[in-house]
Amino acid sequence: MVMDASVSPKLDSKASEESELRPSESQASKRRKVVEKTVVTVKIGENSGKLKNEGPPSDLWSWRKYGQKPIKGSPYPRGYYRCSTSKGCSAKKQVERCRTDASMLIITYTSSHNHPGPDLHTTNLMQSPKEPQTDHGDDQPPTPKQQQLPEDPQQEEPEEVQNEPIKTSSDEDAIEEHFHYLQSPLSSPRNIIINQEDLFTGNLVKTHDNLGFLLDEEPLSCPHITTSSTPKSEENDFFDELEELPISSAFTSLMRSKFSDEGIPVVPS
DNA sequence: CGCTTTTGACCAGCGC
DNA sequence: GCGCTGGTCAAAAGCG
Repeated sequence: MVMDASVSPKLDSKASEESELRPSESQASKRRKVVEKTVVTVKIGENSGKLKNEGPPSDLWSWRKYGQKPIKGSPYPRGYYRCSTSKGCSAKKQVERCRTDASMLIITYTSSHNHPGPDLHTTNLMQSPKEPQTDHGDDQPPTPKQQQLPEDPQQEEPEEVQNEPIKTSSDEDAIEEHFHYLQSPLSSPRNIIINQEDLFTGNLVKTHDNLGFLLDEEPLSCPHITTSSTPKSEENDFFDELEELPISSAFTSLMRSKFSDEGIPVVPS
């Protein structure tokens, strides 16, 4: 009895939503994995673990869990979160625990927020002219910042191939763990590892002063996790889109410094 | 009372 | 063509 009823509306709803959400690429119906994805690896400590399963401070926004599924090849399930700060916000987040290091959280951000941070000042929230206009479920252009993806026809293809290794259940644990990216450039209780090499290439310009500390733009998924030992060449020479790079110059400086110093993972197999 | 979290089912894409 | 995996939604339960 509920079958038909629930199925009908669901399909409709979902179909329309997807189509409208990203008419630019979603309807491509070829592969929705090419959508902008920000992969952030967070090293959680004991204190962090007890506090929360994940690190909300990573994003000042509120996230609502809308699903959880066990990932094949990973002993830990993956949680799917959605931005609850704004109903029209299509920002999503996937939290997954590293298969090799349970203390490592792999947070994958999808889409971007189209509303100011909730903690801006708690004074002028509705003041923003672009806050309430939240689309009615049509396009995502509410974001003034152009996130138009030029033509990146060669960057994601080769990557996603290796993204999912063919060895589904053969050597999941066989992979080496070369995750020593950084320790703690800051005095943060937890270590946030950002998988990006071009971060400091030339985009440390504070174009916006929004919120979003450790936001990192990665063209593709996280090859480091599956193929950590891979020398991962500079496959990300393009910036699919700048989300919010509010990071102060200091922070960026620090980051680049860290990278420069630590030299990123880059395991010269 | 409202919101968040939890679990199950369904669908879409991809591989074989 | 079938099977598998990943992703999302929906309904119910729990908590503040």
